[in-house]
Amino acid sequence: MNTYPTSLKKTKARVAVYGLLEKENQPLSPKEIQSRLNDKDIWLSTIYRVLQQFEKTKTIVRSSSIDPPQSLYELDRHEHKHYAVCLRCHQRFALGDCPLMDEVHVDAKGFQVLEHRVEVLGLCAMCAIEVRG
Amino acid sequence: MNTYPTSLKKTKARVAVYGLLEKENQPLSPKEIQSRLNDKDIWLSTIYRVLQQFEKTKTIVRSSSIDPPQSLYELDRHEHKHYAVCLRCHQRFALGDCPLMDEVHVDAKGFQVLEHRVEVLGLCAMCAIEVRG
DNA sequence: AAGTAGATGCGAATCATTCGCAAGTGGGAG
DNA sequence: CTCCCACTTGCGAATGATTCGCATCTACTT
Repeated sequence: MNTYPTSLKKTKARVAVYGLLEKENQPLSPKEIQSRLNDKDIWLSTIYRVLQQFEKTKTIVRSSSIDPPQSLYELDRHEHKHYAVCLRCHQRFALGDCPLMDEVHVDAKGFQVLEHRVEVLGLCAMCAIEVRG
Repeated sequence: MNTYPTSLKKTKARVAVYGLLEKENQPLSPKEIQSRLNDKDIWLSTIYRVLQQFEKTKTIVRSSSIDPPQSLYELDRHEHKHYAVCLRCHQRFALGDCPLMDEVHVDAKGFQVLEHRVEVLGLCAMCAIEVRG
């Protein structure tokens, strides 16, 4: 399972961010994280630094959203999750399985594949109706 | 094949950007585009606007890179391309085929899949050696 | 309990991207 | 070929995400 990284001191900000990501089971932006920790002494720049370190220790994983352009973070549950994003309302839905083939063929000899990111874009049921209307 | 969109006036900036993307066969950031058009009268904000319109008319496609965080654009050759990115030197290598399975299963009834983005991350041959050393 | 390497509060700096507006121009109407 | 005007662009300011700098603070070791 997932635990707090042993190499990092347990400070107020880190424990708070870790606890939140543990409770929430979805990717959050640094700003969302800040507003959900309603502790106004935890500065946004601190949250960015905490997230950087958690990312480095492989405690969390980062994904990106194009619109709005920002990074999103969630606990690394080693579940290899990907999301479908609604282009209209920006809600995110987990994919049942990783849709990638087992073999990925890169046009470059010796390229060592370490990870991958997949993002499916489309319209959620609700927005599909509204767009049509 | 791909042509200049008929709905847009042929202006200096648009023709220049289009010509560049036609010549270059790789995703470029707005800044890279500007520096390769060595015409200092074409402002960055104009390039952004031109790219937005080309995107809207489906002349180009946008992808995103997490590190550095920015959007990249290339002519839409209807080839459905994806890239492998070296985490160390940030070079990009095209994938031979789309590595996605035919069916993507989204955990949300009625989600209408329109497109997808895939990014493979790892180390290119060169950097894999350097990291080891 | 004290010392110190590493964290944080705080705000300024940086970088990508967008916006506002006045001046300029492509291309259809005549 | 010229006029006109909706659409573009030059230019720079504004915005929003992210990072940096530094003095102060604090978690952990001894």
